[in-house]
Amino acid sequence: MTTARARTHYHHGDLESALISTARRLVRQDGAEHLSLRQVSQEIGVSPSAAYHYFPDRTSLLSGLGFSLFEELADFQEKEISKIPGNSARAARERFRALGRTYFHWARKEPHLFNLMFGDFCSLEKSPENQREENRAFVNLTKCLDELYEFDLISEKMRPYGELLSWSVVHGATSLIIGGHLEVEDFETTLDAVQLALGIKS
Amino acid sequence: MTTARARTHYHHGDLESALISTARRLVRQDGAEHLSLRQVSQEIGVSPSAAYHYFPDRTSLLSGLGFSLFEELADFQEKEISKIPGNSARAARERFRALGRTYFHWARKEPHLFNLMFGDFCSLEKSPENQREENRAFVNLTKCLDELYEFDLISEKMRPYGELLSWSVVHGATSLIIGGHLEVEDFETTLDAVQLALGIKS
DNA sequence: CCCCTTATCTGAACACTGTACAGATAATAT
DNA sequence: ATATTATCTGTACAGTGTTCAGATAAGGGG
Repeated sequence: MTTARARTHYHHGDLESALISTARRLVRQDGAEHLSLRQVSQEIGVSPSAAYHYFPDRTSLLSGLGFSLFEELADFQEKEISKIPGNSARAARERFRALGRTYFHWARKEPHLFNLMFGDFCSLEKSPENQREENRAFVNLTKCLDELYEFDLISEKMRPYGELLSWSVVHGATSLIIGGHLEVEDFETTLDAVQLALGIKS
Repeated sequence: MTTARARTHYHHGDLESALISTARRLVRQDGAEHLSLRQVSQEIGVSPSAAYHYFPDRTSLLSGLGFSLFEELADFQEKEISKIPGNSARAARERFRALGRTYFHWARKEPHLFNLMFGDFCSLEKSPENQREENRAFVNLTKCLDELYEFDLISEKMRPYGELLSWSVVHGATSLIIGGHLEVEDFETTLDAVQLALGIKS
């Protein structure tokens, strides 16, 4: 039994998740590039080299955190979408909009975490296990688009472009707004644009 | 006369631009987060603290470089667009596509530089002077869309969404592809999507 | 021509970083 | 109770951003 044992000087008990969670807190505040392994270790109350038993280097901790954020975002999106029940065309359209809205809201709320997810740390070096996490958001998007197609809200001609267009617009607009390169009064305008772009009736 | 004088030990002669150009070279190779002020200084053959007469800190050098890249990108786009002359509807459409294509090609060719431009360094801290550089690409986009509108290739209903949609799609798709989160056979598909999204006839 | 002001760069220093490695410590298995 | 193994410490090294007092050169005015 090692569950209740913790911070008895030696043997923290649950260092790996402690590393990730305090890294999350620090990145959330100061951004990924200001994350210091030594500070993480110190805040946990552990030696600077202790982290190297769980992560080969600093960037591994960051990408480990980054991949966990993809799950977090997907959880958030699924939670919000589940608030819009029903099998109507209207509900399908609202779920689709909610998907984009939650993407933006999450990024708006946690810009540093959002930047970590899409910034050099979580790209090529995806372990095949983690590759799934990232796809969860994409799968939800596909499901949403399929639903729209069933309700005949999106044309056969536009359906193949659905994922590419909506993800690119939402991600692009979000990145540009978060980065301060684009100013928009309301993100609903962007959602209107996506809806019009795909020819989704409303 | 200080033009020809250089690397006579003291007084480099043109340190500021030397700093930016070697910073450009190093960022191009290794990415912005691996840029070391000391390495830049050493490669130029100057003391580590010499840079501090031109940039208050490391991030200032990076954002200085970053803003110069917006001009570089705009130059590249304008050069490519000027290769498509003519006042026809077809030419207008091709210019519009070329705008997106060059955006992607530039990012594909220089991913590290592209990431610098849109990553935390060139956002809020824009000096009012530099604010113009960034707008040049946007102005070109607006001109292109106006041209499409004159040729009646884009509807009155979609025109207001032109800039937001096309920039977001192109930037979003580019970022996701560069970052390894989205795979596409050919960027022309994305350009097709933009064209369809805005209802541009062809 | 020389001096003197001013911009430019050096050198040393400080606090900090990531990382490696030998050894200490505690949990676990025998 | 002992041996084995996973986990963590301590120390060390090279490299970083940044500061600041002083050295060096350039340019202007007598």
